[in-house]
Amino acid sequence: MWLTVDPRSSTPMYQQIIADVKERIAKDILAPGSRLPSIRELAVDMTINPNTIAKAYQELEREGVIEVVRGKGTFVTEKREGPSPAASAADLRELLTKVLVEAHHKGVAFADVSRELEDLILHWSGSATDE
Amino acid sequence: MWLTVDPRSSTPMYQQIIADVKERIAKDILAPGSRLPSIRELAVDMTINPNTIAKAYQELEREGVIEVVRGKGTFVTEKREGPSPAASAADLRELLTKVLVEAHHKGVAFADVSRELEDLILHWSGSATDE
DNA sequence: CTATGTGTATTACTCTATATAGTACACATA
DNA sequence: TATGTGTACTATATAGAGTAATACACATAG
Repeated sequence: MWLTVDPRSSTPMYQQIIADVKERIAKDILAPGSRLPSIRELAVDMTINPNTIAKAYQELEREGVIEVVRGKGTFVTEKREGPSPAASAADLRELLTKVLVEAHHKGVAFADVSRELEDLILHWSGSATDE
Repeated sequence: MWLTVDPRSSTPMYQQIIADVKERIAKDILAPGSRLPSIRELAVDMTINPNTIAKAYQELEREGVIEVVRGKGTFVTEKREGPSPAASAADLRELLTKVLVEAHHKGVAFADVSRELEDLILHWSGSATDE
């Protein structure tokens, strides 16, 4: 199965699809320019409604992650331009703050979070040097 | 105003309250043992329904973040026991993965994420050595 | 005991988001 | 022309969020 999703999760299925595709692209499992399964294909494969896939694809296109060619299919965007660097920094900071808050309430030392991040980066997409 | 929330956000208000309280505790702005505003107090202050506050407080108690004493009020839990360290590690890894995926699609280098995290830890709760 | 202030519980209602279902359209290409 | 793309639209069902109003159980200051 190309993609799986948990229908009983609290996070909507279309958002799970979005997150999954973005993660594969970030890990270079989905290379830029490569083609994604068609909406109907995926719908049959995942046994969910085509509209749900369409919603995910539309959001991904809106974010510039994929590109759509009418009548042909959807493809991973070749070249990306980063949004405003300032906005990126703010968003990143917000995400990392959430991580530290969660770590605190789980009793995980901040140093361990730092170590974990380093480790993740090191083994990203099977020891590939991303970014 | 003790707490503010965005009613038009896609994340529910009661979840915003939860996140805010947890962040303040993690940053030691809310010390263990200190009292939180009463449900009705906060409801008037924030001009939202008491049920919404109650829902947030109940979830925070379920997580062991705060403690409730009937007829007296709600207080920040004094001593915490970390959950299973294994589960914590897995959750942390998942959160950090999300961060890296977001960073990738924003065109932020992983090294910068690492630096940003170090910086956040360093200035956590106004240069206090947490954890 | 009484009054007041805690959190809790319950019921009813509205609104929005999610997901499904079915149909129709526009474009590309073999 | 037939088939496979994504898109658009309407209708329906379900779940979650939020409000509203009321009642209950407990603690404590008068």
